Amino acid sequence: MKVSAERKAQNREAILAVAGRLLREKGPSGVGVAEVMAGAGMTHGGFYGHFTSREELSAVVITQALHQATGYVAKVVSDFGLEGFAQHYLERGHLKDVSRGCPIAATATEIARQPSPIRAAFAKGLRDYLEAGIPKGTDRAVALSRHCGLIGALILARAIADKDRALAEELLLAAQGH
Amino acid sequence: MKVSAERKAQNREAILAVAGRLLREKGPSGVGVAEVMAGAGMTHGGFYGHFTSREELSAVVITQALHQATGYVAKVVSDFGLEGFAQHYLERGHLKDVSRGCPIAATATEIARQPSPIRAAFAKGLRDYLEAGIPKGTDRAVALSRHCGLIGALILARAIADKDRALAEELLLAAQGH
DNA sequence: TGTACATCAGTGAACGCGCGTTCACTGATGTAC
DNA sequence: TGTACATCAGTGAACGCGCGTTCACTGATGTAC
Repeated sequence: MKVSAERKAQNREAILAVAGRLLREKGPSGVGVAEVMAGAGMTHGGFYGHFTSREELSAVVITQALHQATGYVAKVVSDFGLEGFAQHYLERGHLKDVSRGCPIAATATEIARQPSPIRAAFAKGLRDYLEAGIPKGTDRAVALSRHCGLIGALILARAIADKDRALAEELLLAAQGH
Repeated sequence: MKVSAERKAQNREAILAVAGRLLREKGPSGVGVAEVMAGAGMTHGGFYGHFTSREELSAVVITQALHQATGYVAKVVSDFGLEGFAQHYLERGHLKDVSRGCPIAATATEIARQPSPIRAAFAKGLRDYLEAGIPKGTDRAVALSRHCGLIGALILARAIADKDRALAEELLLAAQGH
């Protein structure tokens, strides 16, 4: 059952959308062919008409996710400055909404264990993200350190959110303020 | 081939030592029964004489790893203060020596996806670590935020270390200084 | 515009592989006498 | 101290399961005439 070229392009977008969600929820190794295809409304065999391998999909979806994040940080930093971004980034909603949240905080410790193309995609995406997150006129090292603190706080708060909520909130507040 | 009680205890320690290394190198889901047992010089079947499941081992080894880290942070912070600790923590050697380094920076984004006992072990261990990392007389929120920044910087630097070394070093330096 | 046919996107069974776990077995330990 | 035997730590084959990938097939698409 061949589908139209337009429909094929929609299917590819659906695959990437599901993969983007799974990447954030389950990490790079949680982006499974069968689950992605089922989520996009197809069966697993058709996957290889869109991508040559699971690894290729992972690299593409990481690039896409970090590109989205870069657009987000650029806009918020330009509108509200770095401290305004810190408030947005560490909002309580971001703690919970992993599936649409920051892909860096969702995947960072797993990246070093992924195959080389995935590490390359992440490194390029992270550089773009950080460059976009340095406001004009702000000291570069200060801004970079600030982003490390924000990402670190979100990662740690998420890790303990359902076991030590008090500490999780304390970390978010502390990193918002300093 | 039964072994002596003393030897059995040594075997358990060997299992935990190998598991601690694998936890840091490959993350919680990289601590595999067969690989742990092979590393400890045994075959996989004997594993269940020491632990009831892979999950139990993971929880035990996370508790142990975070306990070691807590001892480390307590000592360095008490000897050299929080800024002295920052220099130690973000030394270039720590970037490379994942297998004996900070278990928080090695595993944090994966913890939220682990079974409940593992999340509980991590939450307890992280709280102990952070409490031990607040020097007397230092503002609690400032110290917590500082640890988020250190851990975040190490995580990000490791993720990109072999693809964008310059940015990795820049992140370590930035987080050391601010 | 209509028809015949080549193309090819997606289906679903099948494959090899690694994983956690189970279990009958082995043979050294360590206890009872 | 020495002997007989119950205990049990570790062995290795086997299991079910989920995974990424392959492939013969289906049938709608879209092109050639």
